[in-house]
Amino acid sequence: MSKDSAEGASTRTGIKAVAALAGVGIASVSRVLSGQPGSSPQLTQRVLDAARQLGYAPNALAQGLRRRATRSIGFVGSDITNPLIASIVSGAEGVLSLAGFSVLLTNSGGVASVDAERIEVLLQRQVDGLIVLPALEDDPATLAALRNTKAPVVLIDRTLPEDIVAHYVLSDHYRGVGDAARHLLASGHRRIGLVVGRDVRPTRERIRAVEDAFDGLGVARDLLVHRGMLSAEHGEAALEEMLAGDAPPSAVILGGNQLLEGALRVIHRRGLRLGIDLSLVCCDDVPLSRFHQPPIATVMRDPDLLGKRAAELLLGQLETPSAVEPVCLPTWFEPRASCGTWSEKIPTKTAAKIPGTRRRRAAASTDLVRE
Amino acid sequence: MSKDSAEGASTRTGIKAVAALAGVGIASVSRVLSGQPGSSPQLTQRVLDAARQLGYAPNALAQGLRRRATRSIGFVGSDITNPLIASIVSGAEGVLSLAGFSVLLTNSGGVASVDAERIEVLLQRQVDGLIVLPALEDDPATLAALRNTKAPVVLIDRTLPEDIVAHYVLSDHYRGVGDAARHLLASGHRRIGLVVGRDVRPTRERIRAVEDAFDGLGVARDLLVHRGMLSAEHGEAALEEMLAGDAPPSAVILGGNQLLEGALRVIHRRGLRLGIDLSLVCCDDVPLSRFHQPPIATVMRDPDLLGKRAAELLLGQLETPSAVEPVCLPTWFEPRASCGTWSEKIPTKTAAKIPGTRRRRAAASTDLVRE
DNA sequence: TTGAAAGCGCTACCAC
DNA sequence: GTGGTAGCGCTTTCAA
Repeated sequence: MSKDSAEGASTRTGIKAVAALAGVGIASVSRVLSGQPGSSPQLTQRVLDAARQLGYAPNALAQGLRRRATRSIGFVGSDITNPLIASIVSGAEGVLSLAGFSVLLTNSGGVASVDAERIEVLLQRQVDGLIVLPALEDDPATLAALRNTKAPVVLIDRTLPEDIVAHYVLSDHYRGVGDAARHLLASGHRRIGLVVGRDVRPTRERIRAVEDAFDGLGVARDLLVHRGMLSAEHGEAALEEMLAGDAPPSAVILGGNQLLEGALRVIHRRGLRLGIDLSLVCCDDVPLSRFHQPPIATVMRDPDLLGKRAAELLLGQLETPSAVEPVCLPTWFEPRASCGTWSEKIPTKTAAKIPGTRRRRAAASTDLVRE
Repeated sequence: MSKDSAEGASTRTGIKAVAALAGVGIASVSRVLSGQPGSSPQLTQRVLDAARQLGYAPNALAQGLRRRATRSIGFVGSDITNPLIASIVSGAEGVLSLAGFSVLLTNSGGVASVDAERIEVLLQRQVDGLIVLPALEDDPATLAALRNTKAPVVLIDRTLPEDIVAHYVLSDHYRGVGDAARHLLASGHRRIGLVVGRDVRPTRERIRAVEDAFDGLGVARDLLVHRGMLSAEHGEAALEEMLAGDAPPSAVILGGNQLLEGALRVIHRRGLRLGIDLSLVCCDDVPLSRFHQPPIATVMRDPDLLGKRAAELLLGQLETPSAVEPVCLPTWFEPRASCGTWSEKIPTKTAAKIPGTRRRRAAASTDLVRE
């Protein structure tokens, strides 16, 4: 038993030190500092004074243990180094920290087994909820880990088997990529290359979108799909391979922003003129892509919003659990010179980055003219 | 008192459920699962079986409370959306998670008061250590928060007053920017613009580096320093202002990667030819900057390594606290066409991104020829 | 080698 | 209104 009958000021500033200094019971301190009603003004003041005097801050571990809630959430993503993911995390963190939640961040490096392991660690840490961007949609270990918890889970851009209880924030890839494909087809392209990642929702949606674009315009499907990692290396290899084939596509859609750097290496190496020798569309914005010569046409979305919505959804579930429809956020095609005879100038106004402006969808697919 | 004398299997799988199922004492379970020696093989096996059978995972909150260590660290940065910061976080997270630590991530948005508040939150959560990139080096609230803890603190690219016990991982901005400035001066530039952020170490080092470059080459100091936020908006405003002046600089160094986008807006808007009408050097890499026409000369560093070193330093302190010299990591100037008569081609090989290659310093400043 | 029991710092229940 | 006190799930003496 510690020397508790003493003045208490020397103790490692816990709640009982405050109680001792204020000359009140430990429970009263807790009540006052937790903002619970039912304490006299005097007592409240005494507690507050003592707490301030001691520089007391409650131990969140003990609170969490007792309350069975930590006000922390876990985020597991593949790679925060990808600006897309970074924006999602940033959006989520903003909402969560405003709500008094902390974020435990984890990178899986896109390895499914790591996803599973990290989810488990976060659950051990008693996070109140999880935002996950798993590498795969059907990894048994990941699914098991997810099934293993009562904490609400929000998935971003992934759909899981029905038996998993989870909530979804998705992107309408179908729309943006479809618009892009229609633009290309309407510009006269007849053979389109599509570089995609593993078999997850965005990949499936993008393929479907391009296929439907062919069908919708009555053009014979001629789609080269290249699957692999969404890395610069794979972008380089994929494009190289496509172009080296017998009948290379005249237009390529990159289903991931990391692919762009690799693709550009190929393009510069081969001395291809984008928009003339080859049309290129990238999915998801990359910082300087609009300053490239020519600017890179892009299927845009608002990743920050994705993170925000995921966080809001999660907070909502913590408040009142309920079945919720998946949230699906817009995606829009921004035609730029890399995809053909498009004369858009390089942006010169700050306005180009103002959120409100960004959200609008390009009217591209409607005001096209067949060549 | 809960119904504890029963079989226990129905209890919310805590350590006592495992003990009950294994038919052993609670302490033995703890010992076995914590990997402590001194348990008979049979007992060990029984505990392991029971734990597996129940899918038991220890509650990290309770462990932390008891052990007075959480195996978690807090990271407070300005904005994870900045690829530089994202890489630092990523590097740190990699090292930490390998060591069994979790990362609590926080964004301050570059607001000093938020820094302080977030540090406090993390300390309440009993993180074992802190990696901080504060907005300011002399914010009283931040300093107070930092002084307030016994947990080791590692600062990245900042130096604090001596009375704060902290460890440092710094970048040798002086070298890289100095090389850049010498390159510019040797190329004939006589008036150099420098856009920097607030008065923190990188800013001071960069200014000093350029000044010393002037002095070292015996050129009369003609340096235009523009201070502000390191944002695209400020990059745009700063460059615009510099160019609008009576005697605009012929070369500009951007002391922050976020400035580049803004600067490029000005440059494209004005139709300036980089490397001819204006020479430009950016500090810290931006994804596509080497694919820009012309490629953007850059003062490089390895931000991932910065994060790794910070994490390693922190882990070291947790193991054995000790006074440690600040770590200072290299920075190197990569001249590219944006800074003048330089004929470097756009990279065509994947090799351009291989770490080993990156680390070497450009020999730029030595093999220059006065014009 | 093993287990009982004392707390880690806090909240919430209950009696005053 | 206020203050004891039980106990969140765990680790760690200490005795057996």
